[in-house]
Amino acid sequence: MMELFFGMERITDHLKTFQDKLLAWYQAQARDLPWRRNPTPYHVWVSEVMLQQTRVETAIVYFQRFIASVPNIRALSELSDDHLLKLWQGLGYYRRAMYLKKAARIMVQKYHGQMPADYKTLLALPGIGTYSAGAIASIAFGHRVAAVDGNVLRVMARVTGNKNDISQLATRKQIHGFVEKLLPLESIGDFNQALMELGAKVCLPGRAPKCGKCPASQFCYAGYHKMPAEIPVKSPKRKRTIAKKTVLIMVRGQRIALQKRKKTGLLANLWELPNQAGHLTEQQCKRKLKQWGITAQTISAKGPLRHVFTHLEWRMQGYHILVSEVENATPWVWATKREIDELYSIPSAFKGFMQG
DNA sequence: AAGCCGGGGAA
DNA sequence: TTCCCAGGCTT
Repeated sequence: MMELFFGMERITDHLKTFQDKLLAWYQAQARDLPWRRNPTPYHVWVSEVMLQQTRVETAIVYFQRFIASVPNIRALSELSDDHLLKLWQGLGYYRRAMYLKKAARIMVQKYHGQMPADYKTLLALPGIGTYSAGAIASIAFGHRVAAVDGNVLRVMARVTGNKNDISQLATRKQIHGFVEKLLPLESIGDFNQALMELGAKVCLPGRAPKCGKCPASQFCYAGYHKMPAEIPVKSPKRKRTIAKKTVLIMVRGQRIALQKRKKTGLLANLWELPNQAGHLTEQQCKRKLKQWGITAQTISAKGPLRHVFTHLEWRMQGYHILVSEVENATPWVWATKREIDELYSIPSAFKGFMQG
């Protein structure tokens, strides 16, 4: 009985109030973010790609540095992969950077170096899915389309009392369809951002939501029933596998050995310290060096260190090796600190071995 | 539909 | 530890 007074019917019956409450709250509460200062299509695009599965606080510094050194689409289309990945170093999901450049080249070739404005054309570009296409079309161009991210899924599931599994595509489509019906005729970008901002600042995951501060509390099913922790429903995650590795920090004078990773798969195209599968003992390590024709002045164990990915964990035994002599050409580049700072993008997994 | 693809902050 | 983040692509 009471349920009829919350959730979808409540919102559609008082849609104008819902929109106004949300927009007013956003006007008052919106964070001052660098991509909101001058929201050109290029700025919005770069920010949205950086923000995929990435927290706002993390993306801010990357965004500022990226825009400063790659100011427009044409510059991006001409950037070398190594410089591009260097700008992305530490941000993760490095394919995003490659898609960004690939899309920039398409824009130069097909769209006179301009961002396309409509949802469907955006959606066809690499690295732009349903969320990002909606975000760019609405925020940068004012088009009347939804932008449903993880925040919006949580907010809308709670407000409407949707207890279906939000990791299911069908549930996402259901919520996406409902948000489309809620879009105002103007300020679409602000409305979409208001829903996301609400999820990020008020309607927090788990038991943490601040329902007392929520501009939509008068509509909210989960808030009314005091069950925000029960919604949304999400199926459990898969477990991680563990891989042992031996990492070699080979130092020759002022230089350190690096190698480039494969072009596909995990950490594609990034640079790394030479490493081997399994944990080698110091003796096995020395034998390996001998095979390679390398004479070590000193060798000392470092670590072990752990690095956790989403569904993989590396357990790394490190060996710091002062190289005194090399018999033949090595398969690695010997990079100076300066070169590493400027050109070689090294994943965070190796950070603990790179100091000193 | 399920798996792959990073890294970090917070509970 | 687990969860989740302004997700997208491949199989």
